[in-house]
Amino acid sequence: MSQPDPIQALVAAARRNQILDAAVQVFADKGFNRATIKDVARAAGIADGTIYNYFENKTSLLLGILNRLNESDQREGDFAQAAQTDIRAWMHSYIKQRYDALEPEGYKIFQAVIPEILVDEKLRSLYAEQVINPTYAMAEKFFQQWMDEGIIQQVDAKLAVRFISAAFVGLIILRQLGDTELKDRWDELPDITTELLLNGLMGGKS
Amino acid sequence: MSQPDPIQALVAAARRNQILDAAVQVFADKGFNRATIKDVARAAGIADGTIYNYFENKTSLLLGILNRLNESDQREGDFAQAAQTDIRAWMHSYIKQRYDALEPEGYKIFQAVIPEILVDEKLRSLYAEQVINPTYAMAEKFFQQWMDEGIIQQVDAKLAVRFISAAFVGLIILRQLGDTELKDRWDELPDITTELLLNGLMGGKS
Amino acid sequence: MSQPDPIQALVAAARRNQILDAAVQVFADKGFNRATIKDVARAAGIADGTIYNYFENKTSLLLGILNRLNESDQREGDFAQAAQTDIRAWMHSYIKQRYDALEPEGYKIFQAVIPEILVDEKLRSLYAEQVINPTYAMAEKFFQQWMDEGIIQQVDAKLAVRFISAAFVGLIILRQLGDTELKDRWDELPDITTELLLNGLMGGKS
Amino acid sequence: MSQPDPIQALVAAARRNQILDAAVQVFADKGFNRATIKDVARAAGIADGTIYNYFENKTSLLLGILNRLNESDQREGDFAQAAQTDIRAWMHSYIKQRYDALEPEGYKIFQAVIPEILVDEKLRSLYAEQVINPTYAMAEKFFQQWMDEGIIQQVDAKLAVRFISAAFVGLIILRQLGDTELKDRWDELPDITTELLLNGLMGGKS
DNA sequence: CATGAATGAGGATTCATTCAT
DNA sequence: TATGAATGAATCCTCATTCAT
Repeated sequence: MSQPDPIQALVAAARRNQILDAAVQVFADKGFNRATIKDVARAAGIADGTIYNYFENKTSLLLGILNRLNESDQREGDFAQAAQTDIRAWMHSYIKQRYDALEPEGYKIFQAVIPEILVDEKLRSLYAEQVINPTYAMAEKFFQQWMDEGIIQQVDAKLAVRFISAAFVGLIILRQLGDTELKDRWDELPDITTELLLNGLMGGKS
Repeated sequence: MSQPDPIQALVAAARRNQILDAAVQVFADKGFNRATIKDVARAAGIADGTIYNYFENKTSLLLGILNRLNESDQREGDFAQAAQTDIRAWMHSYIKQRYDALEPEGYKIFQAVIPEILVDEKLRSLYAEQVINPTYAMAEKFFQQWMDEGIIQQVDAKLAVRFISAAFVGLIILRQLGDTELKDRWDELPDITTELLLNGLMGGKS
Repeated sequence: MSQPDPIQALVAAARRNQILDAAVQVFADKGFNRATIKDVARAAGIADGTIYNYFENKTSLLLGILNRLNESDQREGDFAQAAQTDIRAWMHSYIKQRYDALEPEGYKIFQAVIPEILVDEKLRSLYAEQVINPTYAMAEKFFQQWMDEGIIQQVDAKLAVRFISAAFVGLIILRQLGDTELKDRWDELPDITTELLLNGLMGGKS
Repeated sequence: MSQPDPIQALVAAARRNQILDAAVQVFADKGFNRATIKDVARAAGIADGTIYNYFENKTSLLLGILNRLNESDQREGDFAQAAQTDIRAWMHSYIKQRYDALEPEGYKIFQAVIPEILVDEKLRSLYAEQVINPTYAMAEKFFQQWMDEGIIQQVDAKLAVRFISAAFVGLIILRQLGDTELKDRWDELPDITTELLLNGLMGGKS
């Protein structure tokens, strides 16, 4: 009957994205639970029922957001470019890139998704597989390389990676929790984050 | 009619705590939204309606949890004890104390409360006032002192404090997100956290 | 907490019956599917939600109707009284009793329940267990006895019982389907049914 | 523009039948209410919307099924063939024919249609007109003839006809309700039905 | 104060039907 | 005619909250 029609597929994909965009906005705004399907539909400019032509249920919208996030991450996952340049310069640029990648949608997505992930087992494991574990794996590889080259001291790579990730996640959360200091001075964070991560508080002082 | 009866007050306070204890368990288990008042009531061994004699509505339970958390923090806010000892020893013991303070209920509370805070403006400001800002203020004071004494390098105290808090928050969240590495090796974290915070990745290497 | 309170139990049972009564009326009137919970609630003079304090879901209302039907049947299951009297008199009175038992609610219940039973596996097996099989078992026993006594000819008891039941069920259905002849002359049916069942069309003619 | 095009008409009729066939299958399987237009369309291998080119709405599918049933009945309505042969032989063959006519689709149609007929006034009257009344009329005529010829005893023809129809309908329903005895021994029914109808339970015994 | 049955607003989801292509 | 995406009314069910006992 219906052969895989590439035009249809494009239209469908566009509609999916339209819905996911709306979902991100609405979820970020009101939180997953307070947000209604009607809210999302209105934000997307479509009827309630249409959403169910593209997503099985409300939770699938979150899955869709996560998956899309992951895909776009993958695409720009070119940050391998320069592990050999000056580590300070590299880390600064990498951190900046990560922060920028979140601008401006990312924070909303984050806020939309995190609370539900904390609570929903299925989402949790998906998020772990799709987002967290790949990041860990990649980062651990770099760490090992730097340690081998003597650029950084010997630390437990797994825990160090988690510590750094945690700092990121935590900063975003504290910001979302309304910390005005963080919001106002957000663009200073790459600097100070790099400094603290590399030199710690003691900065080479014995 | 009813003079302030100290006995009554004690009983009432006990009942409040009984309810809050149940709420923590239930919210941590199922998440704030999925948890029902009936769940909490059952966990507390009382009737649904009784809860409304002590709390205005469901959200107030979260407020109550936060407030109680804060009160208990204050009580054990004795960590000023030794800003003058070796900073490394102090930080290690402080960090450990913080982690221990969360055991085992704290994590549950955290998980119960964070998602809703991220989403509810009123809770957010309360949490900021009650928990975050006091911590910041205190920590900044110490930082300033250490910087003045030349123990740590000159950094922006406000952002540094936030960075450190973020690392804490982030570690807890990553753990709650199901990171088995973090869960299994949780008691190694005070060590490595101290090390990284003080010395950074480069550990005194130029 | 709550000991089995007999008063409460009575009130609850009354409420259950109130709801089931309403359900019978509404289902018979509009059919199970067209009838809404709101319809039933209104007919019962209560709020929608209250129904769910007594029944798990809409289908459970049907189960409840069936079960109640069965219980009341059991209670008046005293038709064993006289297998020894004249079989013709007995059958006539029994058939009449059966018809009367359906008056006036029974037909409605029947109409409310049958369509859904035909379609729902779970209801079907419940109905088989609760209503049909016990009837079969009892009737077969009588048949056997009559055959042993030579009162009726040797026939396959199982199939004969089903034939007779079928005639009952069929008459009710044809009546519900709007057959005015049947409706108008309904009280002549015990006579003719008895006659046909006992003597057949040929009435003793070779 | 469009003259009555016989080719078109044939195609259209074929499409109608294709849809009705699918509808019978689906309705029998899931019941009229649980079955969706999409189900029917898929079973027919066409799109949802196409159905509405041939039927006004979902209920019309049932009407269509009924009408077609009636037409086919009429066509094979050749059972007048032999009212003069031995009544016992005739009835046996007639009953058998009736049962066979239902094999295997008929039962499904029956199950698909009955529940909705019981509930929908419009369907009910259509069914009465199309299916029941013609059958009654024809059967009554035969009865009268047999009675006139003294082959069967004097009974009320109208009620006797209804009794016999009821037995048929009831047997089918009991079978559909899951009676395994009936299902397994279905082909014994013409025998015993004939026997019971003609001779009754007493089989010529005074 | 404690109880828990009753309430009814609210929301996710379904699906018959329409209509632009 | 055929398609199937879009529509949105309809409905089951949940659950925070109330209140008579």
